[in-house]
Amino acid sequence: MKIATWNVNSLRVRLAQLEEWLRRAEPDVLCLQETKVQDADFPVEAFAAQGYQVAFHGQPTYNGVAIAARGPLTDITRGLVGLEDDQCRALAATFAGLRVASLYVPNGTAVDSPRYPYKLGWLEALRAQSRQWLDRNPALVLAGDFNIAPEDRDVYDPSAWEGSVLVSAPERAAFAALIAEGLADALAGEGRDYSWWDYRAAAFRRNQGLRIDHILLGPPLAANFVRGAVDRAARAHPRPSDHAPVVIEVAWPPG
DNA sequence: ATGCCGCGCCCTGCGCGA
Repeated sequence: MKIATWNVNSLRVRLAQLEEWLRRAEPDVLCLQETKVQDADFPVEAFAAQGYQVAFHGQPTYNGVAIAARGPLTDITRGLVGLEDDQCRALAATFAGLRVASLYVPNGTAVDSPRYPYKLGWLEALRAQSRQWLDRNPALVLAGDFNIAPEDRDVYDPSAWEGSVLVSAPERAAFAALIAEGLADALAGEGRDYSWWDYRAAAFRRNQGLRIDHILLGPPLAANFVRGAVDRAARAHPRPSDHAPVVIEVAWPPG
C-alpha cells in the first residue's frame, strides 16, 4: 500500500504534472493540499481516467484539500469536529480499512500575526479530532502540509529560523501533542528529508528547505511501515509546486 | 531591511504563502 501527500499549489496549474506523477509513482491513496479549486470545478475525470476515485473540499483562490484513491472512499467528512472554520483545510475518508485525512494546517504567517493563534487553535482541534479517529479506528493516516518543522534538523538554517513561524516552540509542542496521541511520524527516521523549498533565491538548487509535509501513522500502520521518501524529482520539474510529494509504503492489509 | 517567486482574481496590483 503506497500512501502519498502533495501540496500542489494550484491543482489547475499542476494537473498535467500530477497526471504524469500518478503514472510514475502509482500511489494507492494520495492526499492533496492547496488545490485552490472550488468543488464544482474539480477535475474528476482526470483522476477517473487513471482509475482514481476522489473526494474534495475546496473554495476559490485559497486552500482546498482532496483525496484520490484506487477504490471507494466512504464516510467522507469535511473540516474538524468542534472547529468552526470557513477555510477548506481538512478532509477525511475511509479507504481499504484506513481512515485517511488530508490536512492543510494554517501557515500562521508570523508569530505576532492574528493568524498564529488561529493556527494553534486549529492544531488543538486536529489533536482532539485525531483522538476520536484513533479510538474509532487505529489504522489512521494524517497526511498533509503541517506547516511545522518538528526539529532543528528539519530546517536548513536553524539559527536563522529560530523562534519564527513554522519552527516556534508552541507549534512544535502542538506537533508533539499530536504524536503523543499515539501517532508515528513516518519519515522521522530513514527517508527524512526536506519537503518544501522557497521559490525565491534559488532555494531548491541550494537545498535551502524545510521538512513541513508529514505522514503520521496510527499504531497498526506504524508497525507495518516499510519505507518512505520525499520525491525530489517533482520539485526539480519545470514550473514545480514549491512542495515535493512525500510517499510511503506500508504492508497493508497486514500479514 | 527588503525582496527575491508563484498563484488567483481582479484593484493585471496585491494578498498570501512559508
